[in-house]
Amino acid sequence: MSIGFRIEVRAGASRAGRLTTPHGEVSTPVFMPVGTLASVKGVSQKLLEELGVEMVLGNTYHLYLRPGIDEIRSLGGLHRFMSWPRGILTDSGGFQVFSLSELRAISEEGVRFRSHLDGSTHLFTPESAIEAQIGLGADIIMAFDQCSAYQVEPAEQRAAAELTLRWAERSKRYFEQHKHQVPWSKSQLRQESRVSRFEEGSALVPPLDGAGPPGSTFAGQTQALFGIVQGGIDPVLRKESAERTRELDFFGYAIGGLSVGEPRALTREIVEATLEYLPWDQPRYLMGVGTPEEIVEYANLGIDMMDCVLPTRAARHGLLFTSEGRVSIKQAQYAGDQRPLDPNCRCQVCRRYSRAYLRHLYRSNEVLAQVLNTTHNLSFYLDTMRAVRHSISAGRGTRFLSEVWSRAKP
RNA sequence: GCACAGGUGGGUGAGUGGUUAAAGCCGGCAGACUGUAAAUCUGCUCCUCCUUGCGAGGUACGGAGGUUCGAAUCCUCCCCUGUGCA
Repeated sequence: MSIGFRIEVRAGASRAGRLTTPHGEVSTPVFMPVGTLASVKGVSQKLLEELGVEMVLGNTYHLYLRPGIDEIRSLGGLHRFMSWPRGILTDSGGFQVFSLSELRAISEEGVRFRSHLDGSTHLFTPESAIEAQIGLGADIIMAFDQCSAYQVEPAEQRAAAELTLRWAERSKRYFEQHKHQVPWSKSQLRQESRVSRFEEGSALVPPLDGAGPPGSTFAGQTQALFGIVQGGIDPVLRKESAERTRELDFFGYAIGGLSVGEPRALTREIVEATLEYLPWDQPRYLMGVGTPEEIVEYANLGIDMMDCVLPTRAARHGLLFTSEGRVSIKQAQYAGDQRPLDPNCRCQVCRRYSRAYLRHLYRSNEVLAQVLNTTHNLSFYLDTMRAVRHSISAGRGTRFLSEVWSRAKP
């Protein structure tokens, strides 16, 4: 017994639950911001805590290249390295098989990447990807998979799904043999938990005697491994992939290989077709999704976990999500606009700054633009998910983003 | 006053007789972004008209003239800027 998941309320297909990890509890459905390089771009860990972020992503491939797994492990693991006391989930590098497709070669053994940093080559195998993730010490780690593009031929899609299944088995086997090698210990966990109770930069303040944070009663010290279902846009292949992944007995199951260029209606179809064959009482993680509308929709379909770079990347590019739709803050129409970005949003950015100012910061290429824009977008996503959870807990589903925000209006 | 070096589209700056309405960069206006090679990428950016097209006209490289079939590019004069010398 290591890490736990408990469904507390069900409403239709949706469910609200609790994921217990060695680094705190996570209320599901959860949206996890992406912090590829041990940083959610543009925002501090302190702010993430204030926003109520309970789990962030890290990326094995990128952290392996820089600063290196050994360095992070020797510094006590990723949590301690990045001073993040709450949950972390690491992706295995499987997505880079897709996103860095021009810099890699796939074989049965694994994937050989050519580093975008210095051109050196690196072989990633299911074993090495798990070894690296144990070294990083995330609470949830992912099997090494082959994420393939939407356009690939059905035969190739099947081959990718089959390969992913064989790699899943190897991932699982390696994990079971080595999972005790996590870089954090019980005593370290207690120490980290205490630090999280204080303001950033106040490490000299003595810890409260024996006090742990709420939810620090972790059930064990090991990580949890998720399997990833592939299969492209073929429902039959998805079903088979889901069933065979399930046979390998993972702690949770992810739906991968979506949001890679396919039409959105198709994404939803495949998600539904896949969910049907995943165990209902275990965590289900839809990888790489999505827009505010989509995260509401998928939570409603029974997805427990989602992550996406969209809120953070779009923020840095001047695209902001609001209860009234999208705002491209760089547009000329916001010059002189004194209104808050989103009148229904209570985040610190919307409470304090005007659209005119946010536009000015963006156009002036001020770093503060990235900070504020990211703060708002993450806040909006987190608020949206919170509202969805409340809605589910109240025994009703919430199907549309507009419903979420019409209830939230002051 | 003399001697050099210059004056190019919103800015900067290429171009030194012929696909040059004039490169590139910046600025401006839009668009894209979904397990992050992304503070990135793409398109448009003189005026008018239309069947929005490697479309048709019109303007345009300090000013005025000139040479030439053809000038941002060559010549003359003028105006202006920078540097040096008086």
